[in-house]
Amino acid sequence: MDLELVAQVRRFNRIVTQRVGALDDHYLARDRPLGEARVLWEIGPDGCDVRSLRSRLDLDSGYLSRLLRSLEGAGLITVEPSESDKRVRTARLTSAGLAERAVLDQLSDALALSFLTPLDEGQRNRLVAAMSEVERLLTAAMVQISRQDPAHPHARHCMREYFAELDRRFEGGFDPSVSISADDDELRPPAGLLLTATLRSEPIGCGALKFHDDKPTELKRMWVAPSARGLGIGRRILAELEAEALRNGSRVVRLETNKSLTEAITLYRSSGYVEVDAFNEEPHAHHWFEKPLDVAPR
Amino acid sequence: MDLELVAQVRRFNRIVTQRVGALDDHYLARDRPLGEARVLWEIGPDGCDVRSLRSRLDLDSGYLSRLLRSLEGAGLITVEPSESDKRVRTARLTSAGLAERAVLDQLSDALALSFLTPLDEGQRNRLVAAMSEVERLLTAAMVQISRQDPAHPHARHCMREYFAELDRRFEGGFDPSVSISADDDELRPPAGLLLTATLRSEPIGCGALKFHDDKPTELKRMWVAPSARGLGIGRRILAELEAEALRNGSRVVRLETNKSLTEAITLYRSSGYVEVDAFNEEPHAHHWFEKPLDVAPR
DNA sequence: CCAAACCTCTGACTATAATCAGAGAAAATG
DNA sequence: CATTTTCTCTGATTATAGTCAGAGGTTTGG
Repeated sequence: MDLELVAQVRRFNRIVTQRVGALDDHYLARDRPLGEARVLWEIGPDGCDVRSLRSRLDLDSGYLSRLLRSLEGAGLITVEPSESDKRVRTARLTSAGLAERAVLDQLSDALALSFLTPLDEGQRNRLVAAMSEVERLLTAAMVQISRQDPAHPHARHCMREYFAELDRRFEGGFDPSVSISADDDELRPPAGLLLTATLRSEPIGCGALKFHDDKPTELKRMWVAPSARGLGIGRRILAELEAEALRNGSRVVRLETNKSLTEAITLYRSSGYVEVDAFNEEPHAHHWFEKPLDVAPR
Repeated sequence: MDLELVAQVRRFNRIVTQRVGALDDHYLARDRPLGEARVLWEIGPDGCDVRSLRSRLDLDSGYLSRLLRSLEGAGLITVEPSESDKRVRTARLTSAGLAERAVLDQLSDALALSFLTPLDEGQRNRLVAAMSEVERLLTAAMVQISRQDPAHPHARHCMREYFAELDRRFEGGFDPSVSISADDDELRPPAGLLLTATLRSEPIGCGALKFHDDKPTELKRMWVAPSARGLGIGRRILAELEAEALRNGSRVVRLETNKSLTEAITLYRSSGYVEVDAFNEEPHAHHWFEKPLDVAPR
């Protein structure tokens, strides 16, 4: 990789940890232990289960418990057993806690303003545009794509969302029972495989392959969560699936799709897929695509 | 200010403290106290005075002293009295320390690469361009402009650099003795005033006014360090000087300049200054400019 | 040459962050 | 229904971060 790119990223990291990181902690702390302030903030106005606090802030359970006791002692939060699962406890802000959080909110605004006020209007707009770009691309870079068992909750979640979206978008809805199957076992090695994309441990996309020995490999279940679109994740999933297919000895990948899925069709076309005659009787499909894998992979 | 701008800056702050800040610390630490790692890094390959370590890392003298003892005990640095001033001590990396710092260097590269590798080439280039923009504009926002006594080391430094630059750029060089005076007392209230711009406590620019009762105020000594150009600092100094002049009751500001100072001339023109006939006999000047202050200040 | 300012260090101390083992209650599993 | 797993908590303990006062040597400025 170009050394100059790495050097620029490092300059950025440096100034940003100095300027944003250090100040952010300082503003958030305001004569309270930083850990407590973070917890107070993370609980949020609607309350939050202790276990999700633990995973989001990545804290030791004993440590978090003590922080919660301290905040409780200060009258800023209450902690009560959850209704659905009595092992889980839920932390909620008291009115004093809400007031305290509002102060933190204002301090965060003040920090943001301290970046903007010294600049003139043109500079401000350029800064904000560049920040937005950095935010988007850093987010994209945080997305991890990995193999997943079809029965895993992440996989189930993606399938559910995928079917729901198809049902919303297809004329006349989507009926899985008349569609070509892709059961769990068909998406598990050796019959096939499933990839999921996750962002901060949340599932945000998937894609699967069904192998057919020497016949073309089928591509199924390509989906990216609406909140994560425009980050190039679909393209990454597609590329990884093709790489997996190649590794499995496939020479050709093919797929069918519905005319309403325009972004997907654009993606396939721009990734080297060419439209071919219908190769199956999928009732929801309008287009069939195929890509030979041995030509220069991109 | 536009709330949407503030919100975007906050989103940026959030992701960047999470992603860059936390990981940066983690990479830097590698089973050593973070404070020690920072000191080790900051000492650099050429060594560093203890006092400048203290100011750059903003550490308590006792605390830093202990960190240095610890690094010394680990055989990573040596600390010896400085030659010029025996109160000051200078820390230097041993060969083991240099090796350790090289490891930190590689880890920083690895962190930067972890942002880049998941992206495709177009995304990479956009990320790096946006990072560069953010870096520049955050730097610009860190610049502080304030009144300064002409005898202060910062002011002296700027003047020295300013004269040196004029001498380099003017045809036939610059001779202060034949130039119109601007001695310390002329740039101190009530006769005038001096502003300096600083970035991380380092002087990087200046500008001054000489008041003449009801006659136009003179603008002198506008200079920005080459390393800090293109950040809009000259324009900010100019605007602050005009505000000061207005506060002092001035209605008009005027200045003379040399034809070789093209960026300055562009700045004056775009800030509402109009060229007028020579109003003094400054031998180095080719252009004379004037701006009425009571018309809408920008 | 003397007083003031400066630089670094040590000692003594406090607060915060973090880890680990295990207890007790509740839910999931088979 | 017995077993395992999950979730939160307490107790015990350690590491790290940070502060403050003052000692002892060095330089600066009048």
